[in-house]
Formats: sequence, structure tokens, C-alpha cells
Amino acid sequence: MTLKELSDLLGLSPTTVSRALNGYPEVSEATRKKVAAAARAHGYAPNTRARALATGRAMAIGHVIPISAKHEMVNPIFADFTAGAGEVYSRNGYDMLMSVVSDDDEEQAYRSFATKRNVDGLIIHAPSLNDGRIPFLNDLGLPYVVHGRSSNATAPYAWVDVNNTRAFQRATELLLDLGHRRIALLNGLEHMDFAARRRAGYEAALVSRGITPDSSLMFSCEMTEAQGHDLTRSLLARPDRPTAILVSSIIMAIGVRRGIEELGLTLGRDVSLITYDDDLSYFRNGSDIPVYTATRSSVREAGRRAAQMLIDIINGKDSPTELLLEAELTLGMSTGPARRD
Amino acid sequence: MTLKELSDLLGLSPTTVSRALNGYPEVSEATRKKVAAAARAHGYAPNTRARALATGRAMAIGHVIPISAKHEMVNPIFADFTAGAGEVYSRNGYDMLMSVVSDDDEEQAYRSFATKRNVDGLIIHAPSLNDGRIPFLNDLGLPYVVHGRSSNATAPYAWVDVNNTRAFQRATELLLDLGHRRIALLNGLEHMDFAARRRAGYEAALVSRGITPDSSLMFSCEMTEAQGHDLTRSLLARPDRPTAILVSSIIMAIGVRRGIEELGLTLGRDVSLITYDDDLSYFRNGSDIPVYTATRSSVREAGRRAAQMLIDIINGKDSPTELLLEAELTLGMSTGPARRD
DNA sequence: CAAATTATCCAAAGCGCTTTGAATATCCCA
DNA sequence: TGGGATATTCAAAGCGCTTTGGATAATTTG
Repeated sequence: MTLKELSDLLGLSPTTVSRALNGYPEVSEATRKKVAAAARAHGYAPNTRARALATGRAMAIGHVIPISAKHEMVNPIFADFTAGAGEVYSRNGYDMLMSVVSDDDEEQAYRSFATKRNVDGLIIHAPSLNDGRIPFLNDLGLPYVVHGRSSNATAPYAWVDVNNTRAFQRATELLLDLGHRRIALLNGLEHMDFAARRRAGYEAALVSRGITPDSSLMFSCEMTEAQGHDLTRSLLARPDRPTAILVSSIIMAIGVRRGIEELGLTLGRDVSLITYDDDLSYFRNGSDIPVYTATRSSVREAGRRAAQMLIDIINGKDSPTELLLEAELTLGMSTGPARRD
Repeated sequence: MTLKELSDLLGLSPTTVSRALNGYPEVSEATRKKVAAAARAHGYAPNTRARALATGRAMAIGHVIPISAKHEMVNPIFADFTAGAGEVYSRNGYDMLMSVVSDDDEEQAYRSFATKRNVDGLIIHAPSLNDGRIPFLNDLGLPYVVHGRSSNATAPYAWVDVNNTRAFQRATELLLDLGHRRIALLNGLEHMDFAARRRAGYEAALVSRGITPDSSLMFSCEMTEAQGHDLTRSLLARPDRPTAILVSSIIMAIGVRRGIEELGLTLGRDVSLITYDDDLSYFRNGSDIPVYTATRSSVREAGRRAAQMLIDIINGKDSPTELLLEAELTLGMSTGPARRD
């Protein structure tokens, strides 16, 4: 069913029908009702492509999901971020266009979004410290919001981020308060902005208590379960092994737990653990008492906020374009006082 | 840059430029080269919306991601399935359109895809035993491929599925061979087709060895870590506790492990565990020796196959429209002989 | 009651592309 | 050298919608 067919059916011009459907004032209430009823009866909905062409607005937002070419891995937080963003999109009549690309040709994907004009804006994931996408997109002139920040960016850009520094500073302080002195850090890849900020928070807390950060206790890697396990095993095999471990992802924390328990040690008693928790829907951190002591911030909520911010930008609202969310520190079963050996 | 602008620049008609770019034969090799060079130089790419309108093809595939309204949860396998499908899409010039909807208004989402004409086909996720979407989509006349099957469907439909029955039958047989007699099943929600098939495999194996399935050992629930943990705790507290557990998801298996170890028991020695493993990228089952004995099938590969099948259908190829993948049974550290008490 | 508003509707242009049908240029062979 | 093929190019229509600029009918006003 096309507009033309519907208007013929009603004995009206396409103009009038279109205006009636889109709520323009220059159409009588009577005909508006008639049109609406007919549209519903025949299940008419305007062809998105035609409408987009006519209005110049695609009514779609692009997400580029980079797949680490080396590790063939999808970041597990995408699912939840996407779910949050998707809620907001559908509430506002936007579609979500996903492009899955190897991280080598990511820039190409953005360029293609821009030149093919099939989205009105973009969400940028996983920014690095020095992210080339920001100047690139500023040139491109397509609105975008970054999920995270890029510390070395010179030009301004819109972002939604968690206060990673503060979160890891507080977590480290808690461990210090519990008497821990040798605290390992299992972080994400170094060049990622969030990882750098988390490390900064961790180091700041140590330094403020007069402890010199020990680089042999800091690791940065892909945040998988296996990595968490393997690193924990090698850490705990050392004579000067740490008494506490700070981890950047709950997935990794699961591996850490496995490593600890394989050695017959008990989490929270023999070794303490604090993890960053994105509040993933399929991995809720305990139903009653949290399994892990964690700094938690819902990545789904971040998705909602980023989506809303982007839509506001597209619509020319001048609402704030920077949003810093705080993570909450929740006490679980994985922390306890440092044991004297 | 539009086609018109580019053709003016070259002193050619839009017709010729369009044909040159799209590889039609009625254009000389010389001009084709010139056109291609100019297009590249000016970064020209055809406007997707205009092209879609002209050709009647959206060059996009729709995925509807239902969010369990009750549990607010996104199925973690979507990320990997999507990654696999996305690879195939971009290789074939298709975009991926995602719609995140509460599972209440899922049908509305499909209808809207169909009437707005912004996709050429759909992928259907997580079919139930008696899935209303199949007859509905058959009426709608939009090509689709189901990821999974729907046992009670009467009309034919295209699908890609894993042999869930066989996988669970083999897993159960392995446990029986190891001497286990009381084997618990932690399954997905009952009305899901995959869960029903897995249970059928489990029961068939038991029956073939003369064991009557014990319904007090079978559970069906959302497959979260917390559920795995809680059910395991209550199972192991029983006097007639099972010696082995069969689990439908690796996420859940992690919870099972946690439950087992909290009780001071050892996985593979005191309690055996076999899990279904979707080979999620961030949750690879062990780098060298698998942590869990598992029936494994890559959901990312399923995504690739489903995407390819759908594209073939859209293009009118009459390749097979039913694909049954086999899961492989890999031995890990989580199984061992049943212990005599 | 004529003139000026106002309310309601419509014809037609245009968004940027593909594609049909036709025109022109080039070639081959008798 | 002329006529039929063949190769190359183009003008124009059309995809389904929105929107500009009128037209017409209904209403108000002096």
C-alpha cells in the first residue's frame, strides 16, 4: 500500500493524506480522522526509503562494532549497551544500523556511513587514548557520541563515560584500608582510554599511601576468562604473591576466581578481589549478596544516555554533550582483611 | 557529492556514470576507468536511500532482539551470532538493522519492518516450540531464516540449527559411561524449542539404559550465572544428590562451578559437569585443555550460515534452506568417573 | 454586499538513483 | 560505398514520499 493508493482510495490528494498523517495544521479535523482510520485499516506505513530520500533524514543511527582482528573477539558489553541504546531509538522512531568490521577497516566503515548517507549519526565505541576517529569524524561532519573518552583528543566531542579513575581509586583505597599492600591490577589493553584511567586511579591511591606502584603487578590484556585465569595462576605462583587483585571486567574476574580456587585458596579470605562490573544482564553479580566486591555502573544505562544525547544533538537541542557517570562501590564476598603470613 | 554532480564533472550523463559504476556491459572500458577514478578521487558513493528507492531493494537485513520483559535480559549469544552474520552481510553489501523490543511487542516490530519496507529479509531468534512468528511471517511475505527450529510448525520455513537432541544424548551417554546414574539437567526455559530438544536427548539416553528420568532432577530457567549457582546449591544439599550435572549454557556452568566449589567440592572429581558451549569469543572454553567437558558448536558460525542462507533466498537461489549443524563433544577437566559413596 | 481573510485542498517539483527506450557513432562485409 | 550490426552514449520516466506555491471554497469584515 502506497500513499498514492491510499489517497486514491479516499478520493484525496497525496498531499493532503501525507499532511494528515504527519500532523500538519492545514487539514480539517474531519478528514484527518478519516485518513487515520483508513491508514490503520489498510495497514499503511510510509516507505522508509522514500521518506528518507524526501526529507533528507535517514532516521537511523549507526553503530560500528569492531572485531579485534587478532583475537576474533566481540566485546561482551556491546550486547547490553546496544540493548539500552535500542530502547531509546525505538521510542524516538530511529532504527539502529550495525556494521561489524574488522578493526583494520573501521575508518572505512565510518566513511561509508557518511557518504552513503544512510544514518543520521554514529555511536563510537571503545576509544583509545589517542583516537583517530575523533578528528576524522569531526571532518566528516556526521554527528556522533563517544562511549568513553579519548584523553589526548584536542577538539571537543560529545561523550558519555564512567568515572573510571575515581572508581579504581576508591577500590584500591578499600583494599588498602583492609591492609593489603601488594595489589595486582588486571587491566584492559593499554592503549584503551578506560584502561589508562583505571590505572591512573589505582596508582594515585597507592601513591597517596606512600606505596610505589610495582609494574610487575600490572597487566594489560584482552579481558577474557582465560586471561584472568592464567594471569592469576602465574601471579599466585610467585614467592611475593599479591594478597589482592583488582580486575577490569567481571568476565575476567571469573577466571581469576577459577585460578584461585584451583589452588585450594578461598576468595575473600586468602586472596581479595575487586572487579569492575558493567552490570551485564546475564551476569548479574549475585541475587542477594554480591558475589564480588565491585565498582558497578550499568552499561545499559550508558547506552540509553548516549543514545538520547545523540538524538538531541541531531535535533539541534543544545543539551549538555558531556556526561560523567559515577560507579558505585558495592561490598561483596570477595574482599577481606589481608592475612599475615 | 551526487551522481549528477559527478557526471557533470566528467561531462557524461548520469546514466553512463551509473552504469559504469555498477558494471554494466554497455559502457566502454576507457570511460569506465575514468569514471571509477573520478568516483574514488571525490569519494563518491551512491546514496543508499535513493538507490534503495530506485531498485526496490533495501540492501539491509533486520534482526529483532527481544528483551525478556520479565527479566530485562539480553541473550549473551546475540553478540557472537550477530558478529558472524555481520561478516557475511558486509561482504555482500548488506546492512544490518537491529530492533530491540520488549518481547511483548515483537510481532509489531516484524510488521513494521514489513510495511515500512526497510529490510529485504529477517533473521528470527530463539523460536519457541509453537512459534507464532512463523505463520505470521509466512503471511507477511518477507523472506526470513530462523536461528533454531520450531517443532510444532506446520508450514515449511528456512532454518539453521544445531542438533541439540543428539548433543545432549551423547553428553548424557558419556556421563552414563562414567558410571553416573543420578544426572541433573539445568535447561533453558521449557517453551523454547532448543530446550525441549535437549531434554528429549537427555531422556532418550537415560531410557535406553533403563533409567527412568526423574523430574525432580530437571530444571528449566533463564540461563544466568546466578541461576546455575542457586540450583546447584540446592541440588547438592539434597541427601540423594546427583553426581553429575548437565547444563545448557556455559554462563550457567560458571555458576554451577561456583556452587560446587563453595561447598569445598572439586569439579570433575566430586561432581561431574558437561555444558553446552556456544564458543563465545570472550568465553573460550580454556586455552589448551578445555575447562569444561562440553558439546560445542560455534554460534558465530551459525550466524554466518544463517546470513548466507537468507541472502541466497533473497537472491532467488534455490540452495538448501535447512541446515543442521552437529555439536562436537570435547573432553575437558569437568568430568570424571562417578564416585562410590 | 463586495473585499479581504482564512481554512482546506491540490498540482507539481524534487530528493538521488536506476532503467527503459532511443539516438548517435563505429564497425563489418558484400 | 552503402546498409545492417554493434558499440556507446543519453534523455526521460519513475521509485514513494515531502513540500512549495497556488487554487478554490468558506468565512469574516467594513
